[in-house]
Order: sequence, then structure tokens, then C-alpha cells
Amino acid sequence: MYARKTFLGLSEEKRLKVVDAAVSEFSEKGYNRASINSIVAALGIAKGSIFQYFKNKESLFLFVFEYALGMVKNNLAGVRESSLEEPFFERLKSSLLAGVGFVEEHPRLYSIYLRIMFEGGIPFREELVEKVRRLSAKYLGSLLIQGIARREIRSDLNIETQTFILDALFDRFLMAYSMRHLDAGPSLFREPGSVNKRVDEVVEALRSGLAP
Amino acid sequence: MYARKTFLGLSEEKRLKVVDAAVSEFSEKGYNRASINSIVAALGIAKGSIFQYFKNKESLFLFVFEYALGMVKNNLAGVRESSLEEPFFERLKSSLLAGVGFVEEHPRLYSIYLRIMFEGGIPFREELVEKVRRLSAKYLGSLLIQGIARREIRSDLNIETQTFILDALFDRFLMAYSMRHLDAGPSLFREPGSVNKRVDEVVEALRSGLAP
DNA sequence: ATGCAAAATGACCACCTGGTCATTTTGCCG
DNA sequence: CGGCAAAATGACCAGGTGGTCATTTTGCAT
Repeated sequence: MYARKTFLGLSEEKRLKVVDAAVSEFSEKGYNRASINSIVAALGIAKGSIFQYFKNKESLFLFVFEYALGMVKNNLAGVRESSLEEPFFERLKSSLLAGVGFVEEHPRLYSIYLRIMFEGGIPFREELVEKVRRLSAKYLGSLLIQGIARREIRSDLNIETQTFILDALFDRFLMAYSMRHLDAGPSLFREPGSVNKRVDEVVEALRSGLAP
Repeated sequence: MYARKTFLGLSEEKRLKVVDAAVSEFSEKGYNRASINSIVAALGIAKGSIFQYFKNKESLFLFVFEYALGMVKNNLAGVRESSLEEPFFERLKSSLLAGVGFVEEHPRLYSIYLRIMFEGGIPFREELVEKVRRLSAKYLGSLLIQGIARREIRSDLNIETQTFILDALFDRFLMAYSMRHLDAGPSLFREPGSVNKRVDEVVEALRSGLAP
């Protein structure tokens, strides 16, 4: 779709190297500050080559985005299936932990997502944000539908509001986790190994509320 | 601090025009894509002039940031005082509504904040993020302390976790509100006038939890 | 070994950026 | 009015960008 046939004809090793270099550059600098010059320099290939692989910077970026989105989809499909039998709030915990695992394993992909959300001047930015949003809504929706069917959730709360709350807390939890190393003040994750505890606390607050 | 004396000697009208143009540019394009050329073109002044007002792009940006931070401080001080007598969860509602009011009144300032959070290559970015974080923590902390003293909040929940949850929901609520016009899918704010309802729903979920 | 298409190359281009500075214009004071 | 400091100006610069393309190198089929 976004790659030229020259790129698709490359050995898998080289293809992975190119994608890896592009992922690094875009995750470190976002779209606009990312430099094709830097990418080719890091790869040790000529500048012209990258334009034999991708029409332009935009195509390269969209290719990287689709790659990242595929990774996220696989991850979500995995958790959804493996937690299928758990009660609602246990599934929430499993999902949060899976998210943490993904961010831990692929910090650069998560960083690209954050950049897309807030950087200006990204081609098709709205479409990209919408794709991610749909993925998240689909996943949380499947959890909520099951939870409602099993009567594990109050029925007097608007489902859109519930989705919003879950989405907000999920996203912020992952942000806090992925930025824990540079968070100067009090952070959720100062001491190592505190992830499970925090997940439990957040989900417990979500379950029973803040009021006594 | 960041402005040169030439700028401070300008008439208030001109100073405000310059700040306004800079706010527009930075909020639309973030730090790196923002162009001094665009700003001076919008103002109809010579390029050299802006460098008589500010040492460089970085100083101009930091000046704008401090300006925006001052506006937020005033806003927070206002809500804190005017809601002092309310019970905890009512204060939360007042605070959320005040945030919505600020975003409504100063959408460009909120946009600059979002850009700072996630854009790379911003000078002193970490310090700026930390300043905003401290402001938010100070405010939420004062609400929570009062709520705890009045026994309106469960005592078995970690206060850091509570702060995290409040902060996450606040921020996301404002994001959803400020982006409501471009949110293609189901949004919290499709129909006009739904803000109060959403505030009530979110705070109710926060108070009593999602479980039946 | 030869031929030939596909892939790799890097010098080059037009464009834009933040920033400089010698020069001109302004506006106030006596 | 003259004088003079402060402010405004815009041509200019070095450096970086995404992108091009004529040329060379590679690697495989015959």
C-alpha cells in the first residue's frame, strides 16, 4: 500500500532494519522534526535508496503507522481471548497489565502514537487518530458488553461515559508508566515492581468509587 | 525575564498583538513547526523587529508559556476560592466546569499545553511539563486534603492513586471537550449543552464506582 | 563470460528556517 | 528647528530539509 515494490523485494532482514530505523527516528522526533537524512545515515545507505523504497516521507510514515497498528491489534486480540473467562474487573486488570507489557516491549511504538495524537502538520492525522480510537473503542466495548450481560456493572450509568472513563484511565496509566523514568515529582511508579499494586488500586477505585 | 526591554517599552496594544500572534502560531503548529516568518507576516512587522523584542524563538516561546501559565493560575485560584464551602464531589464538578470554561475561552492556550506535553525538541520541555504538573497537583491536593478531613473520601485508597485518577479524568475530559468539533465517531459532547450532564455522570461514577 | 534489468548511489536543487546587522525611520527633548 | 537615541527595517547568511536523477554497481539468467 505505502511501500514500493523495490522495498517489498528486499530481504526480510534489510526490511526490518529500515523499519526499525524509521521507527526510532519518528518516535524520537515526531513527524515533522524527523529527518530522512538521519534515517539514511543511521542505516548507512544512500539517500536516494529510501526514495526507491517509499515515494516520500509521508508514505514512509504511514507505512510505519500501519506496522505499529498491526502490532497493537495482535496484542489486543491476545488479551481479549486469554481473559475471556475472567470477571469484568479482572479483565480490566489483565488488559491494563497487557498494555503495560506492550509499552514495555515496544516503547517506541507507543511514543509514535503519543506524537500523532498531539503533533500538528501530520498528513492524514485525523484518520490515524480515528483508527486508533476505533481500535480502543472496539476493545473496551467488547469488555463492557460482556460486563453488562453478566450484570457486573451498574445499569444506570451511560455506556459512553463508562467507555470514556475506562479509556482515559487506561491511556493515562500507560503514559505514566512510559514516562516514569523522567517524572521528576511523585510518580505512580517510583519503586520498581509497583505496577501490579497500582493496577489493583486503580481498578478497585473504579469498581467501588472514592466515596466511603 | 524572557522579553527584552524594547518589548516592555511598547504600548500595551502592540504588546498584546504580538503575544496574540505568537499564541496563534504556537498553538497551531507547536514549537518546531512554528515559524518566526509567519508571525511577523501576520503582524505586518519586519523580521528584525521580533528579534529586538525577544532574543530568539526560544525566548519568545518561553514568554508565551509563562503568559499562559499565569492565566491558568488565575483561573484555578478563582475556582478554588469560590467553591471552598462545597462538599468534595460538588467541588469536583465546579472544577471540571471551570476547566471547560477556560478551554472554551482560551482554546489556543490549552492547545499549546497539549503540544508541550508531547512534542519533541522543545527547549526546557521537562521543566515546563513539571511546572504544569505541580500546578495541577497542588490544586487537586488541596481538594483531596479537604475531602479527607471531612471524611468524604474512603481512607483505604492510596492518595497518589486518587490524585492520578482525578488528574487523568480531568485532563481527558478537557481534551474531549476541546476536540469535540473534529471527533468523527461517538463523542462525549455531540449534542450541545451536554456538558453539565457529562460532568454529573463522570463525577457520579467517580463517587460510587462502576460495580452494581 | 555476457547481457541486462533492478537496485544503489550521492551530487545537486529549490525551498525554508532562525538569526544578523548596517542602514533608515521615528519620535521625543531642548 | 536640530540632534540624537531608540526602534524598525529587510537584504542577507549559513545550515538544514525533502526530493530528483543521471550514473554506477549488483546479481542473476542465459
